[in-house]
Amino acid sequence: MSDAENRPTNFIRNIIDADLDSGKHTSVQTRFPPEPNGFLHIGHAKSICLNFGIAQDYNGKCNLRFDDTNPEKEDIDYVHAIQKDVKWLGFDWAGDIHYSSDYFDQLHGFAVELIEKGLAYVCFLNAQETREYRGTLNKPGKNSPYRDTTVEENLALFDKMKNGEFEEGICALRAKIDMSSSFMCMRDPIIYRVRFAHHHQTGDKWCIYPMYDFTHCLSDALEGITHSICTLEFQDNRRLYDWVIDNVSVPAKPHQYEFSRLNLEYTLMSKRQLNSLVNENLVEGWDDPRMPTIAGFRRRGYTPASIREFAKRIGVTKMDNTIEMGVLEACIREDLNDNAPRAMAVLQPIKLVIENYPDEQTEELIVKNHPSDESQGTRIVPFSKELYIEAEDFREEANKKYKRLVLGKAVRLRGAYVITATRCDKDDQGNVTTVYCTYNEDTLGKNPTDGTKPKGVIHWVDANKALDATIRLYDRLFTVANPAAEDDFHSVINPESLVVIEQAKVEPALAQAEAERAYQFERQGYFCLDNAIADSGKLVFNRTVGLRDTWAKMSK
RNA sequence: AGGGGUAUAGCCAAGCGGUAAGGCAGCGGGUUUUGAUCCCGUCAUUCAGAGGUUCAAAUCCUCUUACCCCUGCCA
Repeated sequence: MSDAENRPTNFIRNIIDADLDSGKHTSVQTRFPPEPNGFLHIGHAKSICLNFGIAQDYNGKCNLRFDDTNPEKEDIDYVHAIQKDVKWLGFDWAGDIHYSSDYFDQLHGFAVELIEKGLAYVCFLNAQETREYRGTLNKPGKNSPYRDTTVEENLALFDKMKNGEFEEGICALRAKIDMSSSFMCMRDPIIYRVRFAHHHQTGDKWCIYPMYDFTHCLSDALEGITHSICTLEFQDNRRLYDWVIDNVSVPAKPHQYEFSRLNLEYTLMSKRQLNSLVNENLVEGWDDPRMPTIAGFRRRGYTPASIREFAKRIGVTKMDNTIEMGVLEACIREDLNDNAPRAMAVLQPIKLVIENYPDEQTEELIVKNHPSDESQGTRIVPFSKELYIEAEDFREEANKKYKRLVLGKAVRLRGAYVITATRCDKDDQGNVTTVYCTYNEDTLGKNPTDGTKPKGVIHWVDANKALDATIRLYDRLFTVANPAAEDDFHSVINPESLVVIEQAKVEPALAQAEAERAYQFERQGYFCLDNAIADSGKLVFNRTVGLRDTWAKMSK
């Protein structure tokens, strides 16, 4: 399949195609404009893939621009984290990083231009009064008493604002548009406010900061953005976006297009709520593997390719949507099934003793790292008389549907011999502690010569050579599909979103595991070494996602 | 005195007047030294509803309904 056939198609790309065909544009320039006030989440990944993906496919450019007009909420740490996440996802921005604050001087000039045209004024209504004057959805607003101040006076007043002669909240610069507009954002929106705050880029140079609606459109114009793509809640704002562009002397006229934001089942996507999960220590941080942040998915073991594929599969439309977790899981399973080397790990070990295996004998079995991809090679797995197997892989008796080890029945040890269980030991509670079996020496790499073939295959590790490991089993953070709809999401947090298994046994080859590198623990799922403690030398594996499990489904 | 948007299967989503793509999920079967993978089959007489135009309508027109967004000196 050619690249062109492989491209996604959506309404925004249709618009771009038409713009290119009509000659409205000869090249495409997009931008990804996060505010540095938190970590990027999977919803941002959708936007990143859209904006950077368009630039790639149309031979255009995509800028990374920090929308940093509100210094009180922003932090330089987020600026760094966001860059890291964008790069990790596999994208690179055109040229230098941009900041809205790069344009503060020009923006100030545009504000002065509006004042000179009689299209902006300094208003001394306080926040409460401003709200009252604005009217409601069903009632027009009324004009501010400061609306007809002369141009000269406004120029002087705005200069005083800029020079720090007014305290915060005393006054603001407003665009003079229409207090009876059906678009609330057109009822003389505030475009500059006073904030005596230190800015992570501009320091203490400014005490007035431009508002989003004034800044974003002009930043787009200044950067030559052709298609300014944002989410649906900005649809009304587009009228103000166009008004500003039309009333100020900028050379370009960018257009805004809106698509629906991503909602994912069983998780939250609003920065405010993610922030409280972090601040209330309900998770271990922004990169907790249960978080829907890009950093969280990375630590969980998701690959950049899987997230890009996810973005492609969910599409881009204007429809409100809630994507099932299964879509994301299918993407990571597809990637990891092809690319993750196999290994064996026993999460709930019970001992298996092979009674007819020589006491001191050990073998180094050669096992394939991938069942069908020869290029992934082989590894050595030690084998001896005493092994560990999974507690749930043994039953004293079972019906025919159970395809694992049962007393008197045979089963294949993955990559090794066929064994038959003979007896078992139990502790005081009746839990099986040791299973005894015999092995068929002539079954390594082949079926028994008597024509029988064991129904099941179970995984195992050598009891003496196995490594101790901690395994963290992650599950959905919430018990309901739409936690955002709850009055209080705290009441629906999944108490079993993290289950830590301290006494797992893993095969020795896993000593070489690297952080974020995925393994398939056979018959269980995909795991990766935790990136936060990888350097400690401790083996802590995070479960990225389980294998599809039709057995669990049918045995329910 | 309200305005802006959106309705195609369980969840996404193509479609743009010529007779409903695809993915995920599901269901049935086959292969398999992972109950995985892989393979095969199946899954909308109908597009929110009702009218209308047309030889022909998910696509055009009218009305109705449902849901989302907008009254921060946040973005």
